[in-house]
Amino acid sequence: MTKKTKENPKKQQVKEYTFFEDVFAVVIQIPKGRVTSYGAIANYLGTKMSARMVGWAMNASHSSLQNIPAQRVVNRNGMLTGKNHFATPKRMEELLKKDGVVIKNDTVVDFNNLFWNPAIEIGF
DNA sequence: CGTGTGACCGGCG
DNA sequence: ACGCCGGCCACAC
Repeated sequence: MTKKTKENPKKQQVKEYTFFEDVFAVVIQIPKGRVTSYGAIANYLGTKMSARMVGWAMNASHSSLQNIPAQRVVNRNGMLTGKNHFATPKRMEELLKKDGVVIKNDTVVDFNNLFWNPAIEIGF
């Protein structure tokens, strides 16, 4: 991944915003059966306050040529808030179940234990 | 070019 | 415990 996102004080002509690629790169690396949160990714990218941008980036994930496991990204409560943005609302839950993640009432069971922190796992 | 909005988060009453 | 509000950044209108 590119790691060039944190320094951008004056929105220079850095148009090739690597934000998407960075987010995608992180999401892709989420191990099967694990989940993470928007905030964690944002934090890893250095913009922890801008967790919204991560969500926005995910919204564009369908445009990516790669297969982005967006289902493994949930909010801080472990709730599948973005399910409505999938092909069908059930798709996200289904994919997660296929990963071995148990979903109950649109929320990841044992989310705390399945949580995958990129800042730690990748940064190691 | 101003305003509104979002798959969020943290703080405060 | 619950709900509201501000902040953040990029994009659509």
